[in-house]
Amino acid sequence: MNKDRYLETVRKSSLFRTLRGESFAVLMENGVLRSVEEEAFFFMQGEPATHVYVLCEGRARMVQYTPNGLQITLRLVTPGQTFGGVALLQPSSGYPVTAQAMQDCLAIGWEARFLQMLAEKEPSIALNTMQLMHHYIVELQERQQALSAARVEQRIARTLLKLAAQAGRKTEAGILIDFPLTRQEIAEMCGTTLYTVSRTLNEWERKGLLDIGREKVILLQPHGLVEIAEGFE
Amino acid sequence: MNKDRYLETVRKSSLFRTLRGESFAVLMENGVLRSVEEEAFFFMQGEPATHVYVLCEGRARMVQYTPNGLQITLRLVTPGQTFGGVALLQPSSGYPVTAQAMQDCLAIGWEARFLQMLAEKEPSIALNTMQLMHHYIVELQERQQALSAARVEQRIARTLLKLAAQAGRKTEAGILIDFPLTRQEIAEMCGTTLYTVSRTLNEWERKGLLDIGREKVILLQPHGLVEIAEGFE
DNA sequence: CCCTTACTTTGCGCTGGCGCAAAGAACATC
DNA sequence: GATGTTCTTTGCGCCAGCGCAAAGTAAGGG
Repeated sequence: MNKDRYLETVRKSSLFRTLRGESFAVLMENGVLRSVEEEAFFFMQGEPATHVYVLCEGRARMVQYTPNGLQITLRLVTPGQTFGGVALLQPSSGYPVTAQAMQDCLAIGWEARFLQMLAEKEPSIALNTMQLMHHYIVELQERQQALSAARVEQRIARTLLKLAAQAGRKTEAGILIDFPLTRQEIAEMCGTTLYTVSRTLNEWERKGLLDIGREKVILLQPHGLVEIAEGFE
Repeated sequence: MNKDRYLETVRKSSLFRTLRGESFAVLMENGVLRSVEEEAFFFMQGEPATHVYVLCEGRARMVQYTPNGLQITLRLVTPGQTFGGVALLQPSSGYPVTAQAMQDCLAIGWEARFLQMLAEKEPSIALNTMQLMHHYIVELQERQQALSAARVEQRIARTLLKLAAQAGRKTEAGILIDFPLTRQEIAEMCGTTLYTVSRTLNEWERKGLLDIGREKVILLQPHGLVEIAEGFE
């Protein structure tokens, strides 16, 4: 398995897209390919934050475990996206979340110390990091708003729309969320239970908004979902 | 009203605490004192993000308005804290939240362009910004976890504890949350309603955990609240 | 092709929390 | 101290969503 297969993935990643020539070569040189199989972890909440990763293959999720043992999925990571970015900032403090592979995953990782060195020569890395953080903050704020103000129905609709935007593939029928996804997993993303998700999705299928199956969701009428998500219902 | 009264506040602020000598003088020179009275706004969600502020006097809150007209208080700002920091990052994009004075406020503001210039000479500003964002992200993640996993009771307890940590003053009786705070405002911080807050606080007063009054909360047994917050109940 | 395993659906009862309405309490103003 | 305003409390009815339990369905392995 050769990490150079993923040159393009790294070059386009939001963290490193500004690197050129020499710097980029040094970057690739120092990256370490890491493969993590389904259900396994890149790192766990609380572990010392040593590495930053760019995902190359598969699908990972950033998850938090609550005191009562519930899981909250904070975000999904798709190929080309960065995770573990905190390592750059506060290597001392542990990772604030757990990174778990939802499918077999391949990622390239760099040591925080190396990236800090590189960032001194290439200030754009710091800038990119800030932009990433900024995006993430806005996203978290949106979700916080959703969680405290919106009903479950709306939250599920938003989650599906976000998933479709992030990992949707157009088919003749509609937008397929392009990876296996259980009701349980959807529930963990929007703070509800698998029962409620199941009931809601079935209701929407009856209305013709969706086509659902085992670990499969196809959006037939995205616009209808948007209306639900916004609360115009 | 002279902004130099607040030299120390700015010098200790998390955004500028690393500035010394000349740079600090230039900073103070370029800051503009702005006073905003209770209930009024420093800026509104969506407005172009032009200024970054350090709060000097009073108490402000960062709030989001939902489509249905509900308000979500994302965080409180106390003297010495920075707000509007997004302006540094994406001046083009609007403020993602509204900054409203909860009491009469005084703050010093700087133009984003000026700070960007300054940051080129003083890279520590960029670093400090990242640290601030990092803190904020961790806080948002905690709150997201709370909102999606914890019951209202737990969320209220956490909110009180956070408030006490941020603005608590020890008195002979217990920890007083040192500014007027309505049930409504508490509700907006933890995603519930003023009715539920009222009922819950009264119950806790009966149990001897709190001493409450009009716009007043004193924690008598913080440890008891911690237990509730953690769900050991 | 059968058997196991993992995922999904659905009925059912229950309750936490919402939110109206109305009364009560603290404060401000004159 | 009278009046209006703002904040708080509480009774009451209601329902969204939870979560158990049990049956149904698809996938995978040998």
